[in-house]
Formats: sequence, C-alpha cells, structure tokens
Amino acid sequence: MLQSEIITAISKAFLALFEHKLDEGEISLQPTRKEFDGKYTFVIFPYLKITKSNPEGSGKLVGDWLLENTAFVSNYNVVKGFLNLEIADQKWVDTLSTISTDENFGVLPANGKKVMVEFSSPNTNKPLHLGHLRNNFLGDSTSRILEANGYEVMKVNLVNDRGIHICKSMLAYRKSGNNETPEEAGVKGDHLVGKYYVKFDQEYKKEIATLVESGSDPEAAKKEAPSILAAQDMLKKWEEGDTETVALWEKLNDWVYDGFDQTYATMGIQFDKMYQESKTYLLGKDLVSEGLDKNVFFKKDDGSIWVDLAEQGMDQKLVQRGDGTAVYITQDMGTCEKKHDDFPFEKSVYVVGNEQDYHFKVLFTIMKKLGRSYADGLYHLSYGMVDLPSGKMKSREGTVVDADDLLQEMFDTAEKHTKELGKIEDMEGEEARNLYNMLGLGALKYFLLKVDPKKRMLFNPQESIEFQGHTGPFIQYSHARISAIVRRAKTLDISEIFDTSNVGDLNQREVDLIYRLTNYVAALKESAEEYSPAVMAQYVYDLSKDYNGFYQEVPIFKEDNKDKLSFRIALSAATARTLKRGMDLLGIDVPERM
RNA sequence: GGCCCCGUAGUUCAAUGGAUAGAAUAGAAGUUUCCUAAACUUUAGAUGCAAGUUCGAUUCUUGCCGGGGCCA
Repeated sequence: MLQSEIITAISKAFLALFEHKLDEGEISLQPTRKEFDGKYTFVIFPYLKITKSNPEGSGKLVGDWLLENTAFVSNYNVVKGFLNLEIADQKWVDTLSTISTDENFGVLPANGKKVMVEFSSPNTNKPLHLGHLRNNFLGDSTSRILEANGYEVMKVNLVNDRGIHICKSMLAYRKSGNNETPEEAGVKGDHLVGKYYVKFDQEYKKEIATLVESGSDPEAAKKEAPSILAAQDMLKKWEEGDTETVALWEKLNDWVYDGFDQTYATMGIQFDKMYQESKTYLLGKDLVSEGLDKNVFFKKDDGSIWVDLAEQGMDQKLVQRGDGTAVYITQDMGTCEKKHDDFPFEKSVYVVGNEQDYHFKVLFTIMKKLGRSYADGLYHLSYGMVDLPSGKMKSREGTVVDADDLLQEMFDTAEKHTKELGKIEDMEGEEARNLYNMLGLGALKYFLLKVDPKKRMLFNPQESIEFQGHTGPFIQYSHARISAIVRRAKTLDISEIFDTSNVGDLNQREVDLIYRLTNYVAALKESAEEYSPAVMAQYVYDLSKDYNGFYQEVPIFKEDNKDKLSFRIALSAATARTLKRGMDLLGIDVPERM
C-alpha cells in the first residue's frame, strides 16, 4: 500500500527527471536506519548511470520532485547515496484508517492458481518424532501463507506404509506380540507398532553378533541374519498379496493411522488428501517406457534403464533395474504425474528434509526432460535436521524425541508456568486447559518455525519451553494485553472509535507502530516467495515488541492522554488484528486473555 | 573420491550487495498511581582464515580450515 505508492512515485520521478522508464519491480525501498531522519530509504547508488550525476545531486533531484508532486512525502534528506524520505502524519493516519476498516486486510485476492503442498510423510512403522514436527509445522504454515497470498491450496500427505521396515514390525509382533491390541497395552497404536520395530532391531543385532562370533564377515552377517531374511520373505509375500500377510499389515497400519490421527489433531493439522505408497509404488513404469520412446532414457546391455543428466551437471541415474523392477525415483515420477492428474497444479511443493536435495533435483529434471509443462512449478522445500544438545537424533539408538511426549511436556510446562503466575484463577477447567494447550503448542511451533528452514537447527528443550523473549507465548501475551485494552474501550463512552479530527501531531512511537503495521502485506508476499514462515515469525515478533514499547511510553488510559484516546484504541485494535492474522499464518492460535 | 548445504556476540537466531552487522537469552543496573510485570528501559559483547570483484562484501568468486549431508 504505502510502499507501493512511493515506488510508483519514484518511477514517475525518473521518467520526468531523466526520461528513463524504471520498472517498479526493480525499485526497492528499505527502512531508514534509526540514527537518520526518515522512514523509507531509497538507495540511489545503482542508478547513477541513469541520473548522470553524483549521489547527492541525484538524491536531491528525486527528493525535490517527490516533495512537489506527492502529497505524502513531507520531507527528505540525502546522506551520501541514501535518499531518506519522511512521510506526512496525515498519510499515516489514512493508512491506519484503511487497516482498521478493511476486513480483508492482509488477505490477497484469489489468483486462480492451484498449488499442492505435500508434507509430513510418516513411515507406518514408528511414531512421529521431533523431525516430523518441523516438517509438519513448515508444511502447514506454508500452506496457510500460500492461501493468504491467493492460491488454492491442497495439502496432501504421502504415507510410506509399505516396504521392509513395516515388515520388521509385523514379524516381531507376530513372534512375541501375543495378539495384544493398543487398548490392552494401554498405548497409542503407532507407539505399539514402534515398540515391535525396536524389538525386531534388537533381535537382529543379536543375530549379527552371533554370526560374527562364529567367524562371519560383519557385512555378510547383516545380509544373512535369519530375521532380515524373514523380513524380505514377508515383503515378497505382501507383494504377492498373501492373505494372511496382508491382513496383519492392515491391522497394524490401522492402529498406526489411529495414532497419527490423534497426533495431528493435537497439533491442529489437517490434510485434504492422503496418498499411500502401497497404492502408488507401482506407478511410473509407463513413464519409463515413455522416456525410452522419447530418447530421454537409454538402456544398458544388462537391460537396466538410465537417464544421463551430465548436461545438467549431474550423473547418470538408474530409473529401472535390469530385472525390470522399479527404483525409488520411478515411483516418485509416477506419483508426481498422478498428483497433477488429481489436482492440476501450477506449483507443487514438497516439504522434505535436505538429505534428499539431490533426489529432488534429479526428479524435477527428469520431469522437465519428459516435457511435463508443470515441471517448472515443482519445488522442494528443503529443511535442515533438528539437532539435540546431545547430538544427532538416531531412532535406532533411542535418542529421538517423541512427538507425543514432547507435546505433552509443552502443555504441562505451560500449565505450570501459568499457575505459578497465578493469573487465571478465574478460569474454569475447560477454558484453562485450552489456554495451556494454546501456549504449549504456540511455544513449540514458534520455536521450530522462526529459524530459516534450510538451516540445521538446535533444539534445546529448556529454551523451547521458555515463555520470554523471542517466543510464541510472548506474542500471544501481547495479543491478550491488547485485547484487554480493546475490551475496556468498549465499556467507555467513545462516540467515534476512530476520529481523525482528534489525532493531532503523531509522536514517534505512533508513527513507528503504523509503519510496522503497513509491513504486514510485504512480509506476507515475501514469505510466499521464499516459502518461509520465518519471515512471518520475525514480523509478528517485531510488531509485538514495538507495541509493548509503545504502550510503555504512551499509556492509553492515562489522564493526560485522553485527547488521543480514540486514535490510540484504533491503533491497538489494528495491531491486535494484524498480530492475530500473522500468527494464523504460522498456525498458532492467540488467546483473548491469559 | 565427486557433488550439495552450513560457519555471525558465551549461547540460540537475524541481516533483497548498502549507512555505525540487528534481536533474544545468559551477565550488570533500573522501572509498577496508567492495559495484564509472561512487560518495559539502560549497559557490555560477534562476521572461521586468506585473497579477488566494486563506490561499498556477512552477502558474489576462488582457495584453505571446521561441521553436516548425498552418491557409489
């Protein structure tokens, strides 16, 4: 809004002054640094060839033009090549008025484009862990941001429900499970199945040790151990459709799905569509023959089929084995095609860890070589691993943080903190419980989302449950405080909630805060571009911080501030709404009071 | 061995090639007649090393060092 008006004006200035058409896309404004006067800064250095003048002279020309030809630039100064613009108070007031009255502020109109977001992608042999949480929150938040940017979004979850890993759980269960059910065991279904996965691995390791003791080569022992042979045999049976095997598989998978459903519900995450690998793993073979026909792929002497990606700076990549069986990338090709058939997207985002960077690079290149028009819209939202202070998480070594346990711990901590503060003694059971969950989940989501997705991050359990500083609860608390002001304002007799005749001169804090509010749309767009909730997280945090500082300096209901009461209430209301909107894009609820 | 990602205050994170590298937290010192002190204010503290590109480099290029990942 305001930024784009300034950019348009600068573009006009260049046309008028230098007879040069400056594309609005290439003009960028930045916030003026605190130590200088002004609100927006236009850096003139890059345009000196166009202005054919020195930085100071060029800045003065543009500044003078803006001063004369716009109503909103009230003053300017030039320091070296930086043109600092000051904005008229009335413009800030008008801007706030727009934010306060526009019900759809910060939601861009539908653009008619479809985008699919795939995330979560759990395996059905064990429960969700901390790494999945980063994935889920990123996928969910990205979906919300894309939606707010006008896209029609479909959230999908491709469940890895087949393969050798699930056979391992099945084997161990059949051997020592005594047909126990999750109800009997008193645990969630996914945890029960995970238990047998661990059991299998213990047994398997013992067998290897025995074999090595009796003189086997360690590598060979891994392949010859009875357990692994049995698992492979079971996988074969499953693929052949053996009734008993499939029945066991279905039973265990159903339990796991039940468990996942509970966890997703706790996290507040839903999907529009589920894909199962058991139904998609045979896809892609027709694409292999298509690729052969089009000479995109080639066949080696042993019958195996490859693609040569040397042109793209990669190696040759196997797409089908000599015996005609598919490899991992084959089914991904097929699934990609199927997803597009189901939902003709312009963009498709895969939220998958960065250990698969190369895999997706290859996949997208192949789809492009096969001539798929949508291939340019394929995007791998790659994210780094979550480390613990003790080091890397390894499921086999039991150093994982279980998602359900962690969530519960967050809720418990929120309850403990809240009770210690003794603030909500008037809240009843249900309401208080909701608040604890809102706070615990908010703390966790914010902690995982505020970091640039592509970076590896450190998860410190102690810090994640902090409620002070750069955290979700800090923002939630700010929202609750502002809500209290708005509530109280309603009990006062204020004829006009936003009376512009009563504004007078704006102080610095007020301008800063409106300035911050206007950045919301910019943060929204930037997030969609980068698929980065981190940008939005930073935005809401800065807004909260500014508001708290504002209130400290300009208490709203203090006697000597009465003249601007309605204006400040409008400012508070707009801040609360924008905070809520931003937090919604992160998938974090904000309380009205806490 | 080949390719990819990451190295910023004690710690965890920021910074479209822009001005004196921002926050938070831990440390030091303060603030409550006014919304809800889960707050606010002040203070000290950092770009792995070495070159190059240019008006200007945390950012781009190259080499080295360190951490992680992928491919046989």
